[in-house]
Amino acid sequence: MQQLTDKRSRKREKILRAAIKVFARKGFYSARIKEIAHTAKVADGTIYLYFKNKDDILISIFADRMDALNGKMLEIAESRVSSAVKVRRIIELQLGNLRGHRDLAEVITINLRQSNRFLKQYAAPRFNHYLDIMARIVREGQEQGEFESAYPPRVLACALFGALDGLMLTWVLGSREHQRLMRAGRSVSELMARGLEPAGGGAGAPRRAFRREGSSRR
Amino acid sequence: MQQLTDKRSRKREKILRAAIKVFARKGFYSARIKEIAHTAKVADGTIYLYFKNKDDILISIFADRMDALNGKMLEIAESRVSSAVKVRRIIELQLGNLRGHRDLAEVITINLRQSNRFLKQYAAPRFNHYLDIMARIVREGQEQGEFESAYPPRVLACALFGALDGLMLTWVLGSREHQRLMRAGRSVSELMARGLEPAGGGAGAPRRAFRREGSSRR
Amino acid sequence: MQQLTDKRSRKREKILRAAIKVFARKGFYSARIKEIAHTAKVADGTIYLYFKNKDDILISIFADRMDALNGKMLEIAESRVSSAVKVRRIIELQLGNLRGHRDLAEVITINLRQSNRFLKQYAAPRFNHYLDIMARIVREGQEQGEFESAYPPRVLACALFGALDGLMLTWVLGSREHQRLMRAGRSVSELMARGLEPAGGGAGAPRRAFRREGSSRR
Amino acid sequence: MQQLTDKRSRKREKILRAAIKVFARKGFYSARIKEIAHTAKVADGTIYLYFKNKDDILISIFADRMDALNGKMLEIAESRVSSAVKVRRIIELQLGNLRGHRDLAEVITINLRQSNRFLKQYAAPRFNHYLDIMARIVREGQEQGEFESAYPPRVLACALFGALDGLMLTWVLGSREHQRLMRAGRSVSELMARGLEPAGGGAGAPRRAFRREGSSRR
DNA sequence: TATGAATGAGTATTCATTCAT
DNA sequence: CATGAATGAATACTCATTCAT
Repeated sequence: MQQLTDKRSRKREKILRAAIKVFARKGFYSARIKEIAHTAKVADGTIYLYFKNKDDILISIFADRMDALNGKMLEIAESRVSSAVKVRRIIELQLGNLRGHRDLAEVITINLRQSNRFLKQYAAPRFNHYLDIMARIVREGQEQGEFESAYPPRVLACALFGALDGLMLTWVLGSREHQRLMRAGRSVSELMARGLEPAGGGAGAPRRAFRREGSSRR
Repeated sequence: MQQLTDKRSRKREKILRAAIKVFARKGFYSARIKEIAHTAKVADGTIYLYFKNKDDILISIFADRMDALNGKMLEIAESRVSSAVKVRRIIELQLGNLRGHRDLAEVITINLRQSNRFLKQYAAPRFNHYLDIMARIVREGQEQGEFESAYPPRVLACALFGALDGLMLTWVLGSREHQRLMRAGRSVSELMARGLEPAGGGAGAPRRAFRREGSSRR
Repeated sequence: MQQLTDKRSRKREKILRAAIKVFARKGFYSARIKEIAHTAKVADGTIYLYFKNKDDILISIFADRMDALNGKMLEIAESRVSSAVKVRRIIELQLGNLRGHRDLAEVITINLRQSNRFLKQYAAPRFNHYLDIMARIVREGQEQGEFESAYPPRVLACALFGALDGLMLTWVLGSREHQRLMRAGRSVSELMARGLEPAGGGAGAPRRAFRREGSSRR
Repeated sequence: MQQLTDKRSRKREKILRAAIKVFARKGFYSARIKEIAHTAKVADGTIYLYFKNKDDILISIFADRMDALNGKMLEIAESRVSSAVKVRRIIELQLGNLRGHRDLAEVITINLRQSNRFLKQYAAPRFNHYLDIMARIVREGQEQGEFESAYPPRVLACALFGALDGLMLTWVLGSREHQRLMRAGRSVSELMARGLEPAGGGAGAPRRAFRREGSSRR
């Protein structure tokens, strides 16, 4: 029984991987079930034993990835490090996840927006959850005096999400190596860290733009 | 003759406006030419007197808007104000442009990514031009010692583009008033301004997060 | 008034000539009114001042030509020469008419069959008239003992029409000079003349395959 | 596997037969895929599992028939009978083939010429093959002294093709029984036989217009 | 479960024709 | 008479989905 489930699960994965590949190459609407099936080495009809319909495939890709991402983000949010480090780790998490997965990055940054209905109906809730976690980190940083409190946490969450998305988009459109993406992420980390520092804070406060990981602010 | 051109031009605009409305409501692929024509109060066939095909409509929306945006950005880039002010003005420009144009915002943030082919073939060049202008502003700020020079200009350009795009996206997905978007923009302006300040700057340097417009840094 | 009519008539001709050219190049169904109008150097709408619709243009080409042909055939039929000569002249008439008019030949042999409805409704009557004249010549030849009377005249008419059409078709499909078509016509004339000779006729009857023009058989 | 192929083949035939019926009734351009599908009792889309497009259906009808016809003509050409008998048999073959197939005759004589592109691109080669076989029979007849050698073989081939086509066309346009077509064919056979006899041949040569089948000329 | 042949709903686009100028 | 912009009906073809095997 468990074995059967494993088998199912493995075939499901195979189809999802094929779909990511085809979606990345063709876009959601131009992708053909036939091609996904062929890429996954299954028959057309088999796909419908694992997914309700074509939309469901895209939704599943998004949901699977987003759940995993949100789970890891939650771990970071609840870890015992400074808020600045949390922000930095989140950036590293998101960009690092894409190492060797340009196809996935393309699906995430481009294809996910291909169906308005899909975006509003399925993606919005998980996207909100994502923003919530990010905003919570910011808010906690502010409450602990680590971040300037003048910024609305949710606005920063949106902006940070967007900044990372922008980095990913240009990475996908160009053909650069993944390392550059990570370096870009570090620049953004630093920019955020500095920008978030409390204004007019204690004159003596250290102003290193980039604190060493683990050095909690207090 | 000029009158004829005006007439053509006005009808073209009418169709574009209708298309923006329908694209925003349905998404590019689910939008029907029939509905665009109906919304524009012209016959289906008339659309093809003004546009090569459905793709061409989306391309035209993007091109028209992007050319206008890049034009204004260039003006800002070449104006005689501090780089920080330039950044702030650009943010205001982009978000301000959308007042009363939520449909357009939706098309820009969502629909524009609906055709991979379209994105890579038509959008990429103009998008690059946009990034070039932005990166140039950053670079000049760095050269004049106004901005921390450790950041790669183009990375910042991508991140800023993305941050604004993220703000627009959440504004579009929610249904908030335009004013909130502008306020969010000001937060991002401030964050950028602070984040961009030269690190380890003179201890006595004023640290107002947001300098008054026109006050050149030196 | 007459002048006006002449002007009309001339423009009508111009359109017809343009249509023949375009039909020959594209075929009836693939020919575009726009292209005919452009070729004739008139506006699209103008065509509809001279012809009821696209079908009417093809019909007019056929009718004009067929009426002229039938008129000349009638002249030949009623001329005072031997029936064999009449047959020969008719062959020369039909093939000779095409000198410098390959486009017309193409329209006649190919395009005329492009609309079943057209063929049955409009062409059939005139085609029958054509066959009538031809059959009449054969019948008269038989009554005067010049032709073998065992052949049904109408069958011969159909066959002769077809034979000439076959010659025209291959001439059109290939790209040979018009002279070859005329020579081919002479071969067919001779074949017909011989084939039509009365069987077992008077032993002393001259058996020249090709009698000199004007030499009436009796 | 063989069974699958048979099934495919049978369905293909069903569609072709339906197409012949519909083409004959409406003409190629006015025929609707929907009607062909309905007549063949399959779904619209099914047609595209067997044929590339609408053109391909017409091409297949022509190719199938023409290949069969050319095959049988080759048999006749290589059979050991007199050339005159070969000619007669070919005439009988072509007209006899149409017994019970008026629709096919209509498609062959009329619809086949409906697409210039089709005619020149696909039909011309097979048509030439047809003419080659016919011309070869004539030439061999001439070389054996059975036929008058003054006629260019290919011209006769074209003319004979045309004559038969003319017979078929009038048969299709009228609504006569097939027997009349066969009788007409015999008249043409006889005409050809006589017309082809060597001119001024040996005085004593028998001049029966129509030799009994099998009686080789020498 | 898996298959892949069959289905048929759905749509961008064309183009003959009209008619306001 | 002439124009050519506007019309909108009409259709081949695609492809997600189903279902008999």
